[in-house]
Amino acid sequence: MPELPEVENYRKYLEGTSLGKTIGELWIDDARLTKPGKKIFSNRLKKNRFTSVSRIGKYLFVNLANGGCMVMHFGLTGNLSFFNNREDQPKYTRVLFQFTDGSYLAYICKRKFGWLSYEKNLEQYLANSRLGIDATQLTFKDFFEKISGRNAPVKSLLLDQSIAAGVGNWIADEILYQSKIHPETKTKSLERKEIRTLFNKLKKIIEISLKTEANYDKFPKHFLIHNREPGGKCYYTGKPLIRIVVGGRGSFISPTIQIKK
DNA sequence: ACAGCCTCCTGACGGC
DNA sequence: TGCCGTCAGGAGGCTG
Repeated sequence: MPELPEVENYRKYLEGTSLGKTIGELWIDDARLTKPGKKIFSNRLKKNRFTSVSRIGKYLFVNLANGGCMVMHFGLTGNLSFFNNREDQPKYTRVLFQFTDGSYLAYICKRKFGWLSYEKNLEQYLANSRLGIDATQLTFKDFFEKISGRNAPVKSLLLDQSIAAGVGNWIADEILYQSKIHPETKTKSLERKEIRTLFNKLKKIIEISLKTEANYDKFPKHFLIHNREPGGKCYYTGKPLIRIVVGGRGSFISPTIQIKK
């Protein structure tokens, strides 16, 4: 699923393919995926141009020539595809932009958990949203202040986009595995040293993910992601990983290394 | 403010 | 083979 490094790939992809082109026409498959509504979204985007694209966490912000902004979120199954022939349109295309030079950009989303929104004022949008600091910009001080003393399971806070924007389910599992901390640990029971470890692992994992452009095969061998599936075994112990549910999220752990306090 | 639960959606998968 | 029930999961909204 698209988390910070995957969404960064989409950012570069959109930047490399679609900037500067004028949108001639667009098709919206399901009105619920566009905010504030199909009609307004469509009217604001038509004849407009993408001028630049930035990212915070799992959100893309596509700046438009009229001063507005298109916010993109990819949910669980979102993706982008740029092509020149209509017959190359991928399955599950939910929004299709046709540029005046005849090329296309498709927003694909099989399970419709993603969405696109038109915002007149990005600053105002961000001020009203719960979106926090991108995980790459997060400092230990911010992280420590936001999580220390909290009663929630540590995994739930790692997934909280107002704390470290961009961390999703696989990255959270990876951080906890490499930190040797059980996802259900009450955050307030963690020592400062453990919070430091979580922070360092978070930074390192994101750094490697960005450097390899989320190509998991290039991740170091000890990473959980290589074995993060039913029947997978722990790189360190050779014993089976187990799947538990924490805060409603499927979580893979190595039970002899990640022990609940 | 915080924690926890529910909802949205649909392909994949297992059981019969 | 085919039908049906169950599951996954990010984020936003609601509740206590």
